[in-house]
Parts: sequence; C-alpha cells; structure tokens
Amino acid sequence: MEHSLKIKMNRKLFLRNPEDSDLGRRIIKNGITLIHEIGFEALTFKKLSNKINTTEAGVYRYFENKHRLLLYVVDWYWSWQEYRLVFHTNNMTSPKEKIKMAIKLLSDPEDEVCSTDYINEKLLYEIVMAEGAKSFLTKHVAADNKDKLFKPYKDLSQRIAASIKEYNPEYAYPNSLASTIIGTAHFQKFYSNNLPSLTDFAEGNKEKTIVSFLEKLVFTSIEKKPVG
Amino acid sequence: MEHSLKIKMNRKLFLRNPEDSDLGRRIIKNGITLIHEIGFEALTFKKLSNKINTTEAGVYRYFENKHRLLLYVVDWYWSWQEYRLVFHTNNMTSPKEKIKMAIKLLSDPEDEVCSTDYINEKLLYEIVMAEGAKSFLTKHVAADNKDKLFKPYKDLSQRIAASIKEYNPEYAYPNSLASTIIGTAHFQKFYSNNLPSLTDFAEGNKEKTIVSFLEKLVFTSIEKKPVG
DNA sequence: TTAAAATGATAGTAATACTACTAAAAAAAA
DNA sequence: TTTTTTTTAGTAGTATTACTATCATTTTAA
Repeated sequence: MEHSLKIKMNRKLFLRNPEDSDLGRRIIKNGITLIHEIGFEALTFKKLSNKINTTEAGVYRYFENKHRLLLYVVDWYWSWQEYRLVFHTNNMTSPKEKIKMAIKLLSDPEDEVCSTDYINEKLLYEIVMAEGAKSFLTKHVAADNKDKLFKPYKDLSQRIAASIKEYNPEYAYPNSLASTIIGTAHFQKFYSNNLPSLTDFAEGNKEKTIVSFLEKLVFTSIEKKPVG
Repeated sequence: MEHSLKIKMNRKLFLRNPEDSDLGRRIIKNGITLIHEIGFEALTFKKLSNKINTTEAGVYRYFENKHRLLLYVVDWYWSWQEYRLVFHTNNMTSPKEKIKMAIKLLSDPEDEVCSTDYINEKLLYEIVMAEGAKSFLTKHVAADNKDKLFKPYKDLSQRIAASIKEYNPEYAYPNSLASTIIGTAHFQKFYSNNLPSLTDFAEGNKEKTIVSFLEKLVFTSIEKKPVG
C-alpha cells in the first residue's frame, strides 16, 4: 500500500495554496533547494522564478514574501517532525522511551516515515538548522503568533513537554525543557558543522553524540528525587 | 576613580575603527538603538545615516555592510559578558559558584560593571536576544569564522566550559553544555517575551526563573556520580 | 605650514521587493 | 457548442536597497 503524507497547512501562510497546483509544488520544491543552495538572505523570488520557468509575479501570487515561504517550509518541517514522533511512539507506554525517541528524531533526520514527492526532508532538516530561527526572530513575531504561524512548533514542543510531565509530574520546567531540547538539537548540529569548538562531538565517535548529550542533560534533570 | 571599559575589537569587523571618531561612535550608538527599534531586517545605512546627520557613504566608510555592524555590536556584547564574568568570579575558587555566576549574568543584564558612554548594554542585551543568532546563521559563517569574528563568543563559551571541567573533569560535554547555557539563556528569554507557551516562567514568580531552570539543568547533569 | 586623512555632498548603478495591468487559457454556464 | 467567467501567466513599471565613485571641504598630524 502506497501512502503519502498530507500535512494541513495554515491558510494564512500563503495567498494561494501551493499544494493545489504544479506551479505551487515547484515553488516549494525549488524554494527548498534554492534556500539550501544560496541561503535565505540571498534568496529572491526572481531567482526562484527563473529556476522554475515562471515569472516573479507568478511566485508572488502564492506567497506574500520570502519570509512567508520560509515559514511555510519551517511549519511543514515541524508538522512532519510531530507526525514522525507520533508514529514512532504510537505503541509506547513509557514516557522515558517517548522522550528518548523525540531526542533521536530531532537529532537525526535519517529514517523517513513517509515522504511527499516534492519535499526533500533531508534538505529541509538542514534549512531548519541554519534558517529556522529566522522564522520567529523578527519584529512581527507577535502578529505572526496571533495568526498561529508557530503552532506546529508549539505543538511539537507541547507534545514533548507532555511526556516530560508524565515522566515526572513534579518537574517544574517541562515546557522550557522541551523547547530547549528542540533548539539545542538543531543548534548543536549547526555548531558541530560550522563552529565545532563550541561542541564536543567528533566525527565517527559513536559515544559522544548530540543524542547522548541531550539524553544525559534531560534525564538527570527530570529524574525523580528519591522519596524520603 | 573613573574607569571606563575598553574592549579591543577585531579589526576585520570594520573598515575604519568606529571608536576613534565621533561619527564612528554615533554609528554604533544609533546603530544599536535603530536595530532595537525597527529590527535588523529593516535597518538600512540610509536610515541610520539620516538619524545621525551624515550620508549613506559616511556609514559605508566604517562598515562594509550591515551584517558587519551587527557582528561588531554582537562581538562587543560577548566580550562585555566575558569581562563581567571575569570581574564577578575574580575572587571565587569554587567552580560551582563560577558557573552559577555565569548563568546569572547571561540571564540578566541588570548590574552594569562598567559602561561605555556610547553603548547601551540593556538595549544590546535585547538585540543579542533577538538578532544574535543571525550573526552566525549565514552562508559565509566559515569565512567569518576564519577571520575570527566569532572569537568573543567562543572565548566566553570556553571560559564557562573550563569551569564545568573544573567542577567535574569526567563530564563528557563541557563545550556543548557551555554553548547550550549561553544559547538557552537568550532564547528562553526571547520565548518568555514573545512565545510564552514555550516556557514555564511567569511574571513575578521568583521561584520559576530562567536562572533556576538553567541551574537545575546544568548541575544535575554535571554532578559527579557517587564513587563505587 | 603643509600634507595627509577624514568628512560631506552629490550622483550614479544594479538588484531587490514589490504592484498594476494585460493577455491567454481553462472551467463553468448558457 | 458557444459564451462568459474565472483563473493563471506574462509584461512593465516603481520605490527602495545596497552599494561605488567623485570631488570639494574640513580637521588633524607632522
């Protein structure tokens, strides 16, 4: 049985739904590869439109501006990560195992649960690592938040926070810890690629990894104090 | 005795040293207030030059582009934070106290050790919180790193890592933990201001703060295992 | 006092970030 | 089937951005 992943996107993200047309899907697909190639700062709708044989105006009909396009792909990514998490923790009862799975999935985009033909998850992972923070580090974060544009990110964070609460209902910072796990997984990966002295991960060292760093960080912190 | 803080800046950051002239200092001072006001994306050298009664070309004589100006102020900030840390841990022998001080200083820009008249540290703290990551989240991070433009950040991180190693030489991730402390302090503050559901900090709750969150996170993680 | 350096004023260019208008094609209604 | 409506593509244009170049004037340093 073939199954393809369909993620319902917030309608405020776009002017015209890119899923609904060939041009729209080409905008997403090539938007991802172009951001990955030249970086978000250097991306323009002109370059993107040249790449997919349409005009600048053609792209503007789908997205108000390039920040909305970034938000679209970043939101898709967080929704995809949440889907992966649900999928892989479906049969789990232990909150510890669920948290471990979250750390693993966030630190490593390897195994694809389910793919869409026009979205490359591996590239997307690298984009979110390098550009993801720019989706909310703006002066219009409050307005975007009001439009629920960060909901996928918050949903993922809250799901992880729920497992933390389940593991130890006494722990005082489940939400902060969850958002720290997500942020740290991506930033430490970026650092290890680009500013490695900020990390302790060595290529090929299977012991010292982001996963083991985060697991230690998280589980010692939320461990229940022995009674008495 | 009057003392003023003088931080030696990397000469690759600028074309002409802004410390050396009135115009240069006005560029830094008003650059900071303008970034704080309208955000880094909306900043242009035209707007900045209008604000300080010079011309666009006048600003371009000091900085190659606005990213270099951002790097300048962000580097200044990290150098200032490291100076504060050295100052406040000068008389300390306990690594635990030093780490606690680092967390405190990074989570809260309150007490000024020493100020420069043309740099507003409070605004700078908010800028680094909201724009700091953009200093390294670029396609030219490798080139900038080669020019040592991230040295102040790395120095601060390494200083904290050194205290972590001193506290527990067995701990495997001192550098990652140090950079996580720095990043998390700023991001959690940004979240609590803008996307509060990602955190657990309530206004006026003196118990649940970024400091206590980070202290718990760090010290449980690096605690020495009981021997035996 | 003279030379060098810094500043100011003006102008110019290619690229960016859009908007508006028109033409063509596809879908729906008659 | 033909006509009408709607959707989509393409062209053109504008204000702003991100610079660079030139030259006169002022300030500073030798």
